[in-house]
Amino acid sequence: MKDSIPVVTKENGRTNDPARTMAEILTVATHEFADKGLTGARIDEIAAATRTSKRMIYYYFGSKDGLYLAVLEEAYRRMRAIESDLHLDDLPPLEALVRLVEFTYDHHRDNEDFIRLVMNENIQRGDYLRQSTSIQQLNQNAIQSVRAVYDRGIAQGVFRPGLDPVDIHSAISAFTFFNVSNRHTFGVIFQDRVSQGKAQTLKREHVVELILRFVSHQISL
Amino acid sequence: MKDSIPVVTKENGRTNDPARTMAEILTVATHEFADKGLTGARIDEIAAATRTSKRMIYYYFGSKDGLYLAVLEEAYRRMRAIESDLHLDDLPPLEALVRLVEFTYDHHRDNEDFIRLVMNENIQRGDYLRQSTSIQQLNQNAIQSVRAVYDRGIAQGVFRPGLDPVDIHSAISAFTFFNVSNRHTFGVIFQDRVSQGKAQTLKREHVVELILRFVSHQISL
DNA sequence: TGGAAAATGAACTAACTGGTACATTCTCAA
DNA sequence: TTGAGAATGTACCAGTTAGTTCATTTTCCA
Repeated sequence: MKDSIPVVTKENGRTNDPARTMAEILTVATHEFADKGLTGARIDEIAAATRTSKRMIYYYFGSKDGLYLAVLEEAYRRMRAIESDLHLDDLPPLEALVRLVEFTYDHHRDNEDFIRLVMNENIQRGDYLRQSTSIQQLNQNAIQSVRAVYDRGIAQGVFRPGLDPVDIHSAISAFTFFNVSNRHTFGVIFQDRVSQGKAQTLKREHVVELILRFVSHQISL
Repeated sequence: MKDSIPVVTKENGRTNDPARTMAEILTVATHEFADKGLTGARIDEIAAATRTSKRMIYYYFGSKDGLYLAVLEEAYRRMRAIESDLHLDDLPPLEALVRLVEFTYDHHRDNEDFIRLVMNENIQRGDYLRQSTSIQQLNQNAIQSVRAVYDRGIAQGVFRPGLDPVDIHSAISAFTFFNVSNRHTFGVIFQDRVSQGKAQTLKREHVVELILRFVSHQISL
């Protein structure tokens, strides 16, 4: 029962702390891969931004691809961990749905690294994601959350029946993801030159509105 | 007034046909960049897939970046050219909107190369798009089309007022783009292993429905 | 406490890759 | 028809980059 408190040595100050070394590599690599993509990222730069050396990256992760996969898994894991902590069951279906949309909107807006990793993974045609069975498990929960809310909404008569929870999830993802992923091209094209800062393609209320109108009953045309 | 019909020479069969050479390089480069991204694409591979040599790429486009920019401009130009040929003005506003959505959905689904180029450009933070003034002009038309339809719809009382045409355009783009861009990650996560082929995140009717409900008048909750 | 395994550092390498130097061939207008 | 400029081919290069080799230091428990 010993704590892994690193012992600083007299000479070069080196200390063996594998957990911290791995974690630091992962953190730095996450930013680097999100920033430049899999092919654009440079192992040497990742190593340089770490307190450790390139040697350690290969020691722990084997290859650039291995590191990338580890980064991807960790990013998904963190994302779903937060998401599953929303306690949507405590809210009436309508509010629960609003909360889910608002959370997703905010989360994606504030976690551009994650969005960019997923973008990059799509450029790689999902090849790495496919290798990770752990990620695929995680995401079933996301659908279950939506399904639970939707079913309650139908039972209470506030949602229209006949929709697939996957479609609702898709719709929510599409807006909130696109909003961040295509921020730059959209900004260049449609934003005036001045407020070039954070071009928001769609306001949060609009996204909420879109989703609510999609799951609601009749609309009068 | 001479046609630029290339003359085949006896010895090596070489012929000077700059237009064709440039066009061929652009075509091949478009696929390569769309496939692997800016950093992932290889000049040597592009050259190898051409009837000409790497030398010519640098002769006409100067650098890898220059070639990438040329590819990007051409892709946008083609895209908007088709789009501006829809004749939405000949249709009643509701049908016009439906047609626009359906066209966009189909076009994006069938032109994955374009989607991937835009994705990649977002990973580059729009740096290259920003260099191209020509592209920025093109896209104003897209908004004008939406605005014209929307305004007519309001005048005829079929759309609710108060929306920004850019938001409508955003909504249409978000769905139709995401539908293709995130096909792979979405497929891996939510598709059963069997029909792994073309994972469609959202059906076309659903996208149309989403947009119509967004621009319509009251919904009864 | 001693020694085996884990963890780390520094320098090195082979292959790749964007880009170029130099020479040659076509083309077309005067 | 000729010659100057445009177009093209071949071979090469220098910098980069993922990955490795070899040696050293820590750690920890039998």
